[in-house]
Amino acid sequence: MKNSKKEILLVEDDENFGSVLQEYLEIKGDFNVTLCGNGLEGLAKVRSQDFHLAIFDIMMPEMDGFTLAEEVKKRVPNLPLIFASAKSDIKDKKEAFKLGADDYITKPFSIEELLMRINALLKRSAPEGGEDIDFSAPIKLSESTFDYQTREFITPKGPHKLTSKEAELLKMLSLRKNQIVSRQEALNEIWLDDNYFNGRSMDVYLSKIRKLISEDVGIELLNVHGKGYKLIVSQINN
Amino acid sequence: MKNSKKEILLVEDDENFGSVLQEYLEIKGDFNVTLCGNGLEGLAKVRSQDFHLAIFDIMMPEMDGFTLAEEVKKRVPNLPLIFASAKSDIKDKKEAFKLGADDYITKPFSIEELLMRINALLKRSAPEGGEDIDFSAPIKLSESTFDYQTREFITPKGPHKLTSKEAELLKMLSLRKNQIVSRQEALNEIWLDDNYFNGRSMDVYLSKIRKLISEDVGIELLNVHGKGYKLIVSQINN
DNA sequence: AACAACTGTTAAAAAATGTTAAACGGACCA
DNA sequence: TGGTCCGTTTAACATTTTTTAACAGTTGTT
Repeated sequence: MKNSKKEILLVEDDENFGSVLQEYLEIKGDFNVTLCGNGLEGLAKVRSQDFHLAIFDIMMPEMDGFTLAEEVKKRVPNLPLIFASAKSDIKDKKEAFKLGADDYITKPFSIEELLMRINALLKRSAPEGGEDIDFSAPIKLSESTFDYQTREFITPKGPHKLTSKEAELLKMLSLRKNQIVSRQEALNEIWLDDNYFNGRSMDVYLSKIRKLISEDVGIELLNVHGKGYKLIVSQINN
Repeated sequence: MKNSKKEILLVEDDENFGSVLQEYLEIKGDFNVTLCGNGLEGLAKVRSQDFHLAIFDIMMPEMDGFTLAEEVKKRVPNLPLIFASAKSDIKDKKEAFKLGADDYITKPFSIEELLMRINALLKRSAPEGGEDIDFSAPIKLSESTFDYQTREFITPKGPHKLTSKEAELLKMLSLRKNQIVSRQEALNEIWLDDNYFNGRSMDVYLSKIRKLISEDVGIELLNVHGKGYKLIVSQINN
């Protein structure tokens, strides 16, 4: 799901530090962070779930960060990887990069800096082979058709050209139809900043989208107070 | 192209340090390193040559690393970029990453570490998404044919001769069909300067191109407000 | 009920883009 | 030298896209 939050695996044995990090990254970075207290746990997680990025501490009980990285790389060879460690030794850094690390940050570090490094790295990490819903082809929503590529939305009453913002927003809502999309997420993804004014701007677009989809009784945009929006698309027999 | 050395641009005002770095990277890293003593020189180099990665010092006479990065990004938006600076301030790091940096390394640093970071970064920023198109032969866009060499564009309705600006612009858009080409990039590449008037001139050409491609329903030139243009080419089965 | 925070809608303002025609300036040729 | 052709830029005006503002309505809380 390209439009849902990025999944980050954080393996850190200091519980306090770990959860502070987790919270910061979830709130400020808008990621989904899975926190594990040791390497074995981390490895198990990697086997059962897909992540967009991993952050490993080096010194840990059970299984150290290096061994963990080695095992993880066997499964997901180019998972973006950052080591965060108290060890500032060049030897450790060497080992880390040899294992395929993309970055190495030495404790104590500023959480803000870590966040910047995460974002820089995610920017570089191309979308791997397996993509999500294919927006290169038009998709069907109830009686209507939405072509993100050409930014065309065709209802039973006729075709409409969308502006880029309209198309982005509708794409995000369609990707997660019948699920909640939070205002924050949409703002961060489309407006790149979720301040008050962008929020109001988004409201205007939501209103426009409502007007559009009112041409198709099978689609409805619901607000979930304080949570976000849901695009309700009624099923029709294909 | 594939077997030639990677080109690195190093801009560093400390001459001694710069040349040590250069030598190390050329020998140990097997790169071709171009060393510049100040930002202006560096900027000139970027205009005249293609690089695979750039390393900028921040504090420099003439033009500091931040300003340099800003200018460089206008021309080559995703050139891999590392800042190497004596300033360890979080504010500087913030600024750096905001300007699109991929890494930030604080002096004094181990040259070995820099090399590892360079390699990690190059590993991530391999080939760009767009497939290579060979413009020495005519290329097919939907139902039409574009011959960059002879500057001929043949639609189902007939052939058209293009002027050089038209051809350059269409080439750039075709090269990255279905992707965004920013106004700045196009202006810097074709007009060599992205001022307001050149921008308006480009608008005139975009209009001409739209008129051209309107003869082929499978091609469309979309504007992405504030971002750039996308040439949408619908796939047809060959 | 009263209040605050949140949401919905519409219009106006601001910014960016689209289009057309005229002006400019170099190349070419008589 | 003067004229014409042609690619390009400049100018003028039209339209679209996005943001801001203003006001109305809703939801949840106390």
